[in-house]
Amino acid sequence: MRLRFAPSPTGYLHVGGARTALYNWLLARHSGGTFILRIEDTDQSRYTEEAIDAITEDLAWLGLQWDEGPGVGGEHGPYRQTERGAVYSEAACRLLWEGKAYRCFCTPKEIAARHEAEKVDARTARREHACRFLSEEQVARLEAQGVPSAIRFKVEEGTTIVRDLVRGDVVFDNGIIEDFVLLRRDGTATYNLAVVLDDTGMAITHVVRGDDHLSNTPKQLMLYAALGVEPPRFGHLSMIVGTDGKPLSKRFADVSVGFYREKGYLADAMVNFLSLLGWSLDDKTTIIDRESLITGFSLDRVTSKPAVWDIEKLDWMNGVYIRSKSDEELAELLVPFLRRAGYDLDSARLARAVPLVKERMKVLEDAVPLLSFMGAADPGLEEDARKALQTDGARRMLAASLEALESLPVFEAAQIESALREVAERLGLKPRVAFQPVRIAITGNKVSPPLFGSLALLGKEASLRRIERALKE
RNA sequence: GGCGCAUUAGUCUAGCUGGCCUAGGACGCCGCCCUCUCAAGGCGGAGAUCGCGGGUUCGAAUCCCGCAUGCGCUACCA
Repeated sequence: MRLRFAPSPTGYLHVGGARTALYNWLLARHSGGTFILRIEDTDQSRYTEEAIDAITEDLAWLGLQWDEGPGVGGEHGPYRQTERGAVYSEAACRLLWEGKAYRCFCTPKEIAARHEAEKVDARTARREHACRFLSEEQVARLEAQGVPSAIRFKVEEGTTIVRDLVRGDVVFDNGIIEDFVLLRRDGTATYNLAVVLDDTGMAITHVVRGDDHLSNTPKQLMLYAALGVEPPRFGHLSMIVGTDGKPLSKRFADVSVGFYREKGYLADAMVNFLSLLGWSLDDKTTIIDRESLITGFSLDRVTSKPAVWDIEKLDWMNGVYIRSKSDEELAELLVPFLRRAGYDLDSARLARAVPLVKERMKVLEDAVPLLSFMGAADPGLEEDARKALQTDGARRMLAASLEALESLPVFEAAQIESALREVAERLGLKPRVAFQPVRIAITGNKVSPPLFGSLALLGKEASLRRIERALKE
């Protein structure tokens, strides 16, 4: 199988695009085939170099390596539409000569007016453009006058059946399809011409893409037929929508892969989550590693229902993946986040911090507030936290703790724990009431990572200082 | 307007070659256990007349028709 992902460079990789890319990649890997990346930038006004970089970066981050395409080359290039112009105009001219297409001299304004009129009575509207019936002499004269023209495809009567791999057969009546433009008056190709030629040129065997292309597929099928080329197989994926059933928009969730990467979602979690957006391995598996995804993925189990972007489930899943990382791996992943937050961490300290926060994170970013207590500055106290330090029990506990900790020769979690438990018992305080003041003194917060480990991480000096300070409150 | 696609609990989904479904799994929620807080983990629980209305059948979430709703396409956008 040869499959492709063909994004238009709109500035970022949309999660829907990411899912499409993933499914193509999965199919390629599953079949031992080839995954191709092609940039659809026929509309030159929209394309920028940065936009392409953003997309390729995100794809690479997800681990969806392409076998052919920008950056890696391949025998079927070029892999950018703007570099394939000659292919398009050549094919369009051929269709013109063969009488399968015609020149249209209408101005866009005229066309727009006509479309407007059609809306009034769509049933009687004619799908062929008047220019289709121009005589050769008329065409020659207009051309001689230098009237610019676009090239339109002649849609013939009949029906076109799309044998869709995920939806089954979908029948279209050609009568509802307008003679569509192949080559714009400026000589550039439209999408429908370009995809067909690109997929042909790149020997694509399976086109797996978004639902929004389903209605265009009959046009492409007609083009394949006119060109005398065997069409690829098609599979159309449903859209990704928000929990309100509407297309994903910024109102409900952020739609770019980059956004999730920056918040600290893991690539593996994203891939797993994306895979389940419209596909399932079986009736109960939700955590699926890459290997199993590759072996288990098939278009048979892809649903045609719209897939909903469920951020709560993604959060949960990301937590699962974070917990499955080794401390060392997680430490490495955390470095950029902690560094960005301004924490200075040597690797030894980081190694001790990781187990403290590992099972308390949904995204890597969560580690930042969790570890804020180990910053150099002693934390400020909220009003109710300060109040909790004022009780008699709290003051006795803090004072006794200070003494006990001061005399500890080894300031590690285990030693700290037994020392503090001993103190609590001696004072007749239940653990939960005894340790809370210490926690507040150390972290400034009523909620924190495990206390004893946190103390050890903070270090003896700072710990003692903070307890002393708390006693003065 | 036309054409196309879709419609299972708060949410995501399995099932859709009809009976094994008095609808399975997951997220979330609630409760209990564990426990230095928060998490994580373990155990248990509530929650769906399978969009609505007809039909076919001994039997339908599953097949057919109609309706409703949502979305997509209907561009010299991709």
